[in-house]
Amino acid sequence: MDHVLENLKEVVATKPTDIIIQQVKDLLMSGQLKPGDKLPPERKLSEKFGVGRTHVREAIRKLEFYGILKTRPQSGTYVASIGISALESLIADVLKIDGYSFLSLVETREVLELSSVFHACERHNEEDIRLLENSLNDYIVKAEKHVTAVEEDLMFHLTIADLGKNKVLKSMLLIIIPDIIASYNVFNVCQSSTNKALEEHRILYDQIKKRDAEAAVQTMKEHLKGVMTFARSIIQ
Amino acid sequence: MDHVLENLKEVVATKPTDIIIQQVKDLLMSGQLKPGDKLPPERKLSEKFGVGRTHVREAIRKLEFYGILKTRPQSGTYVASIGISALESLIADVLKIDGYSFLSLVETREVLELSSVFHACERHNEEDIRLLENSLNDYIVKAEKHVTAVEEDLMFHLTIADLGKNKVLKSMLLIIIPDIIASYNVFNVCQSSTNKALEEHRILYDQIKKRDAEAAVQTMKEHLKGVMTFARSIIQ
DNA sequence: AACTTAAAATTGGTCGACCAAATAAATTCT
DNA sequence: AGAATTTATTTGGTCGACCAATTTTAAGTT
Repeated sequence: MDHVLENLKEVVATKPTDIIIQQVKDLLMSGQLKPGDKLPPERKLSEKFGVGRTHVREAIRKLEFYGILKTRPQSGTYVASIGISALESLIADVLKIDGYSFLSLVETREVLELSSVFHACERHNEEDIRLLENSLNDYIVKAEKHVTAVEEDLMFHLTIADLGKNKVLKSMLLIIIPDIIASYNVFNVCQSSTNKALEEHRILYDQIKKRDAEAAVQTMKEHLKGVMTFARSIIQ
Repeated sequence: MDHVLENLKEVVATKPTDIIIQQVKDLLMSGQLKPGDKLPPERKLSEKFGVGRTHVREAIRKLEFYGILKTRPQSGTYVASIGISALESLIADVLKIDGYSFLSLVETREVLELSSVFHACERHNEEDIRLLENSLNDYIVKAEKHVTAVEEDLMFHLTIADLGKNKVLKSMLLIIIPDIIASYNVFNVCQSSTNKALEEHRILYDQIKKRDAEAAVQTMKEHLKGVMTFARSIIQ
């Protein structure tokens, strides 16, 4: 196995919360903790790990978000009933999550947006179209002033996600969009071709309205092409 | 019993953290808070909202996860430099996030897995293939015992995501997989066709090894087809 | 002995107080 | 006066103590 890598990660885990998560993982690996088990009380854990309850609670929250633990008030915290090896791997990955590459972000965004616009074509209603139109107009007004309209751009795309009626897809977009914006600023990915983008938004609106899913997906692909090729060109 | 008390309890019932998030949103809407601004200190917020600092901190953490806020130790918490309207919409969505439908989860999983396996074909190396082979063998051993091998199944898919070298895609899968497993249990989606699934895993392994991306994507689509049609059949 | 009820202990939830780092203000020195 | 240094204050980080719901144990009743 990759013991070397494991030790390396252990050194990296310098934040108290991550240390606790590592310890919980150790409890699982040593067999002291099994899927479905009740976790020791927060007090015991904080005592055993020599740290305040705050950090224990934060670690539990983080693992709860990834579905690894489940807390029942005034009762206890329980390990998910998934296989032990899967659990260990899941926790290992939670610890590694940090510093996404720009390419990873943009690739994921493309996948989510393509699916999003596809479902939008199939599932929107009349009210939705009005919302999308408003969103488009907001963007047009701002863009025609030659002001960078990143937020209106973003809003238009999120509105499309709304039309897709898939909350998970939208949540995922919500999670990565701030990171993408941050990367945009770092790499200075300016809206060089605002006119083109504006036109593409208009086309997207029409195609979604006509429920032409295939065409809309293609337009979206083209719309994101610039950023994609730029992301691929960066050495990371 | 006492109806008045019950009603009072119900009105107050919403989670304190979400109330804080709502209040922060109000601060933005009223213009008291603008993008890039420094948030009032946690103490002031807890005092103003009539609640302990714990809840304020938890709310900030949640908004931080979605990239809406950014905390600098011993300095302050700052609002992201995104457009005000986008920010408001983002927060509104964070509050809405709850109770994903099974269809949404499976749809998203399909999209992520298809992209994942595609990149796996393009980016894997010899070491990766060995890991995938181990993962496949673990699954085969368990599956041939006619035991439900959900965790090994899951691990195989996560290994494919590893080969894809896209941390964001993998993180997204990590986030939704526990929810999917939970839904599997609720709807009793058993591995009825284990033999078929086993064979598909073998085929996937071969196609990834051969770097036949197109075929692998198709196999993965077929592999997830059963769950997809089942998900679509559920009225929610 | 079996069931019901009441008291005690356990446990996650919440809060206010203290800590150390970062910042702002005051002081000192040139 | 201006810059450097020191002091004071602000601020997020951390911790231990208390709260209320839950669970466990004990006591009481039939």
